[in-house]
Amino acid sequence: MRWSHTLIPTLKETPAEAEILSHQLLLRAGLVRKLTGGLYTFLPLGLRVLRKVEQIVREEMDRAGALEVSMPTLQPPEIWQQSGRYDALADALYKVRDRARKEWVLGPTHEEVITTLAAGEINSYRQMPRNFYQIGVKFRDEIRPRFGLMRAKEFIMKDAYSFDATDEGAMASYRLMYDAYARIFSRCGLRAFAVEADTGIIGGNYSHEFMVPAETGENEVAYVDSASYAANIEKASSRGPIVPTSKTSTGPAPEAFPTPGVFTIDALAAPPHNVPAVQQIKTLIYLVNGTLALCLVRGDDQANEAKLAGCFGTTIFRAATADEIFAALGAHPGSLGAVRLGPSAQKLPVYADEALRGGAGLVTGANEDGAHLRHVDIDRDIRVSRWVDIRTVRAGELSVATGEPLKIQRAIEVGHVFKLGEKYSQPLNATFLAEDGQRRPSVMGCYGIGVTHTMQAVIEQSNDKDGIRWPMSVAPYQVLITPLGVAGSETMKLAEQLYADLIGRGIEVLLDDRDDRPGVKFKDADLIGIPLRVGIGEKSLAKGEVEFKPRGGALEMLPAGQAADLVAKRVASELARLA
RNA sequence: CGGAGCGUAGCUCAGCCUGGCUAGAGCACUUGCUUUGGGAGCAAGACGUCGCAGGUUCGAAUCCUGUCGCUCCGACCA
Repeated sequence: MRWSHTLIPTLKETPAEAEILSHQLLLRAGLVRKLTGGLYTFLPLGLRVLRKVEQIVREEMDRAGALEVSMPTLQPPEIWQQSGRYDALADALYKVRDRARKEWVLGPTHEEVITTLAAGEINSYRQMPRNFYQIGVKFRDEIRPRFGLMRAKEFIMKDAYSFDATDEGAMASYRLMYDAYARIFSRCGLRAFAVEADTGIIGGNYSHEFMVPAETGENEVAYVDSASYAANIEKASSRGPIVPTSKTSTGPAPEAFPTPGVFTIDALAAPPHNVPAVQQIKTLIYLVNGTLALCLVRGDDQANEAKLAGCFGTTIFRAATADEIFAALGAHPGSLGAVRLGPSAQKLPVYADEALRGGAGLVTGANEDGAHLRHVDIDRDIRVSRWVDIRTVRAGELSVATGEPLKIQRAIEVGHVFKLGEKYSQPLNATFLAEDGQRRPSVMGCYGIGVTHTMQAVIEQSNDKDGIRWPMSVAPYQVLITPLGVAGSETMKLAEQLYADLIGRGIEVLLDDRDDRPGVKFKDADLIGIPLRVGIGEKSLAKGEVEFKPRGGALEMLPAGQAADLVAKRVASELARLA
């Protein structure tokens, strides 16, 4: 491709809207342009990268035996009601109406559609295992689109769904995808690793996320150095907080003391009260299925919403409002506690975090604004319905399995594999006749890769101060030729010849035939990050040489006559390295 | 949705507080000349409903009200 014939609108200045580096580079290198918040047009260069990522995904899915299909984007809401996710996902679903005022949803994912297909077409254990995948646009009504392609209203995803006759089969299908994912990200030049994950709204009981370490990532991952444990912070557990909970009783019964104006853990920890956060009980009230639930964590701990969902058995819950809380407990947030609950709160469930087990001599709200209770011994004073793990782990805590200290790192999620079991096959009647003559729901798995996500993650991980450094496997072009001369010059003639020569060898070449100054061409070359660049200038050409400059590497001189050969070989070896 | 901020040329921004004269700069764009190894120089030029709608005023980019949009922090996610 000739630069002068395509559209590569590079930007010298950083657009104000782009917060993180990969988003800035996406815009500056002329890969995408924003239509409006969360919606992007892929320009020629960006589309080429996208297609390459897609192709790698496709090859590895095919290699793993998955079958490519294409499902409708527009879906009937009925199947969502049938699976029970219409309400669970309600806020994230784009809904549209047709001329008859009938409602449709724009698919954020396709479990319901594929399961409906399987219900009709897969009727025997002999037809399994099967794994169907597609690569296409998904819609999600994000509360706040941001970070370019990372959190968009519309994004491209590869989604796959496996159907098995047995649980063992489903595990094998899962493993196959897990391994395929590792290959996909490695081929994209990404350093990605798998972590145990929460299953959230998708459901199921076993799940891994593929993470790309990055400070700008939206996820936090807890891991140990031996790599024997890694989990999303939403899922991670430990042997407990570093500072143990006090278990020494300080009094025969809880005693109220005045704390006017104190409504936070920090305020109670400060003078004049000086109650350390580790000695406090934090009382959180959630509204779950129309009733309130009390959740207790230690004062210095953070409740973990994903774990709470597991505890409640539903993802549909929210923090109760101050009014709802006052009506039930007679006090406002900041003065709440689970000791001596009033009549209207007696029957509410109390979930207490394991870190509080056996705690004594603690302090909590008195359910009276401006007062707290001290000498609280949990076993004696609080009716705990259930002990649960609902706290967020912190760095330095010890791994449950190996006792190593946990480290925490931010990361970008690029893929997610789930073992679903019968969550969808059951309600959507995707049953089959087993070998033993029994009719059973098939055992499913689902597997997603954020393709646009992956593209941006590559940029986030592969760049320097001058711009992007594409891995050869996903680079928009493999080679950039930079002649430093105007049209009609010797350098331009040689550039044209090399261009034709490389194309003849099947290399993807971009020729910077613009009538621009060298500085402009060099800056743009670094910015768009084509892995290999051939520079043709008059000085070197006089010696019969051309410049060979890998992006981010050292400059070499090549005999002009052998340039095409050597460059083609280098492309091949780089590709082989990422195969 | 809660909190904060911003809407002035394609982009980055100044001007607003303290209302006033033809609304500015840099980059990008057009034309010409010069220049040609790391984002050139000179000259000429084009580009603005100052987000939108009301209001105050002799007079509004500037003050007030409303509204829309965007960005950031929080909750959500591939």
